[in-house]
Amino acid sequence: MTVTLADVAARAQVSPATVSRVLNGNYPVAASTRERVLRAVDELDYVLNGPASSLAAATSDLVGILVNDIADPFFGIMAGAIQSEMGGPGGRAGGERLAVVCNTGGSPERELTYLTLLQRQRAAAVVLTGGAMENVPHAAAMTSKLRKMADAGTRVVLCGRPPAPDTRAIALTFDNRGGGRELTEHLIGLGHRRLGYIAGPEERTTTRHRLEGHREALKAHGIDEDPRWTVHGRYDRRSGYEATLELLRRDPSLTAVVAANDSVALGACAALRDSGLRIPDDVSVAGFDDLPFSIDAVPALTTVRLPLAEAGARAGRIAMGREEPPPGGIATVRGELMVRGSSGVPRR
Amino acid sequence: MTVTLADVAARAQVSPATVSRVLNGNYPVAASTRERVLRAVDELDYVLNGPASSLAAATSDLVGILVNDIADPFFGIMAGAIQSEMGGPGGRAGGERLAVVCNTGGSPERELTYLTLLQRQRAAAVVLTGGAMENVPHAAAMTSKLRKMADAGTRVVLCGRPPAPDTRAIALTFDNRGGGRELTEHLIGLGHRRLGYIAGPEERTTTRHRLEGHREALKAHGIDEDPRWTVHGRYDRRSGYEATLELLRRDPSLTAVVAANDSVALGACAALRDSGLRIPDDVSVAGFDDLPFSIDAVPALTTVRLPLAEAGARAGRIAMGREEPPPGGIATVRGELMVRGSSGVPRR
DNA sequence: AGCGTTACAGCAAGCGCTTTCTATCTGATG
DNA sequence: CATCAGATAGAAAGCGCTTGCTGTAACGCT
Repeated sequence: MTVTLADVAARAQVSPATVSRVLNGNYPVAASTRERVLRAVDELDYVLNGPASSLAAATSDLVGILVNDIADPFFGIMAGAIQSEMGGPGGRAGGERLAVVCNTGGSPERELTYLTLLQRQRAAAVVLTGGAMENVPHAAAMTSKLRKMADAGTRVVLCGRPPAPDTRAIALTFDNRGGGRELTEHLIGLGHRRLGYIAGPEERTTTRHRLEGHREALKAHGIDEDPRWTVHGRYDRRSGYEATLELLRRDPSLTAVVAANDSVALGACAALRDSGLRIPDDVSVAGFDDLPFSIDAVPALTTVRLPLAEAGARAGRIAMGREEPPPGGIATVRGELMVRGSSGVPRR
Repeated sequence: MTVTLADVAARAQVSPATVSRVLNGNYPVAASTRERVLRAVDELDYVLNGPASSLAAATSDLVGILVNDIADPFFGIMAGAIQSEMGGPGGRAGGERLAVVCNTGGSPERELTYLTLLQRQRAAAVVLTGGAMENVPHAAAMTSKLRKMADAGTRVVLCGRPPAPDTRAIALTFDNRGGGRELTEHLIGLGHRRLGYIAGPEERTTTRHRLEGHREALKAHGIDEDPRWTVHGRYDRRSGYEATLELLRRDPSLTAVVAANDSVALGACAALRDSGLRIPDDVSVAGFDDLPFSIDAVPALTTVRLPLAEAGARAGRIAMGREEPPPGGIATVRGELMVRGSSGVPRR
C-alpha cells in the first residue's frame, strides 16, 4: 500500500540502511549509489514516515510557537518572524523544521494542553509569545512544565514575556513598564493632568506592567490618580470603544485617554468621535505596540513601537540554536515612543 | 532516563497493553486497574511518546493550516477560527488535535515544502487558506500532491480558495468575482465613471477574480476601461499608497479608487490625503474583506465583508469530520457589500 | 453440576526508521 | 607481495507504542 524505505531499497538494490543514509546525507555514500537511490525514491514517490523517523532517531523537527490570539497582528507579526528563522523552506538548507503556531486564546488550560502536546511530540523548541497569566496555580504549573521540557532537551524561549525563574527558559522581555511610563510622561509634558487609562485584562503581566509604568509617570509628576480614571477591558477595539464611553461618563473633563494597545486606542478614537469630541484638540489618545494600521488612523496614533519582528526573529534564531542566548538568559527589548497626531496640547 | 509505558506498567503492576488502553480509553478496563495506572502515570510524570504512538497506531493528530501571511489578519482570523474547531468538546473524547499554522509567505515552493512536511507527519487533515497561485507548473504539482495526500487519507479542505479539480479536496470558495462586481456597481451607481483599480499580485486567483468582477461591472454599464486605470501591487498598505500616487499621476481625473483589499485601501486613503484630496468628496475609496480596522478608517471604509471566521470555522469542522462536506465538495461563500463613508457621489 | 458468556488482562508481533557494529573491497605503503 | 588504512555497504538490534489474539476467572443459566 504505502511505500516504505524497504521498497525503495529493493528497487535501488541496496540495503535500507543505505537509503536512510542517502536521505539524511550524513554518511559517506558513493555518488553512483546515491543517484540510484534518489531515482528510486522519485519513481516510487516515496514519502518519509515522520513518526517512524522521529522515533528511531529520538529527535523531532517540530518547533512550537504559542500565541494568545492569532487573529491579532501583534502575535501574527511575531509568529511570522519566528517562523521565518526556522530554516526549512526558504531558509538555509538542512534544518527543515516544521514551525507550528498554536493559538491559546488566552486560556491557561489551552496553554498547558498545547505544551503537553508539544512535549509528546518531543518538540525541538518552543517559543512562547506575549504576556503571561498571573494566576498563581497556573504559573506554578507552567514553571514545572517548562522546566521539564527544558530538562528533556527542548529549547524554551519567551518572546515578549517576562522571565520565568527556575525554568532555564531564555527570555526576551518587552519593556512594557518603561514604555508605558514614557508614553504618559509625553502626555504630561504636553500639559495633560487628567488622564484616563484603558487597561487590558486583569491577571496579565503585560496589562500590569503597562499600567504600572503609567502610574509611575503620574506619581513622578505629582499627579494624584483618581480611581475612576482606570477601566479594565480586553485587548480589542470594541473594548476600547466601550471603556472610553465609560471613562467619559465617569469624568467628562478628561483630556487624554491612554489605551492598553493600538486596537483599544482605535476604539477609543471612535468613541470620542461619536461623542462629538475632537482628537487631539479635545482629548488626546495614545496606544501601544505601533501595529501597521496605527499610522493610518486619523489623526495618526501616538504610541510606543515594539520591535515585534526583530524580537521574533531573534527568538527564532535562539530557538534554532543559531544565535547565542543573551547573558543570564534574559534580555530586555525596549520600545520607542512614536509621537504622532493623536496627542497634543490640551485645549480645554 | 525518560519514563516509558513499560515503566508505568511495572509500577502499576500491569502489562504495557493495559496502560496503553487506559490512556486511550477505548477498551474495557476495570475501574480499580485504571485508577492504579493513572496514579502511576502521575507519580512518574509520564509523557506519551507521540512519534512512537503515531507510528504504532498509523495515525496522527496533526492538522495543518497553510496561510500566505500570518501577520495579515485576513489569514489570522481564518486560522484562529479553524483552530478553534479542533479538539475539545464536540469531537470524540480525546479528539484533541494539534493544529499547526504554516506560513508560506506566498511562495509556491514553501507551500509544497510544507505540504510534504505535513505528509511526512501523516497529518490527519490540511486546510489551505487564501487564493492559489496560477503558475502552471506549480498548479500541476499542487494538484498531484493534494491528490496523493487525499488518497493517503488526509482530509484536504480549501478555505477561501477556488476548487482544485481532480484532487478530492473540499472547497469553500469566496465569491471574489461577485463581490468585486457588486462593489464597483455600487460606485457606478453613485455616478462614478472614471475608476482606478489597484490589483493584487499577478498570478493569484484572488487578484484575478476580484479584478474580473470589477471589469464585469464596468462592461455591464458601458464604461470603457482605460488601461491606465489598473495598477498591480502587493496586498499591503504601502503598495496601496504607491499605486494610488501612480494612478493619480496617470489620470488625475479619477473619482474613485477600488483597492484589492482593505490594507491597500488604507494606503490609498493616505496617499489621497497626502495629495490634498478629500474622501469621498474628491475621490471615493473602496476596499475588500472588511477586516476589523476598516471601520476605524476615517471615513470608514466601504468594502465587501467576507465571513472569514464563519468560513474558517466551517472548514475546521469539515477537516475534523464533524460536518458534512457540501454537496459536490464545493460551496461558494458570498461576501456582503458594506457601504460606508469612504464612498460617495463624485463632486467634481 | 456443567456449560456458555462476559469482562478483563497479557502476549507478542509488528509499525518504519536509524545507527552501531561488522564485512568487504580498494588502493597505497613498506 | 603482504599489510593496512580508508571508503562503502549491509546486518540486525532496537526506538516506544498499539492491537489482534489468546487466556482465565467469575458469573448466570438450564
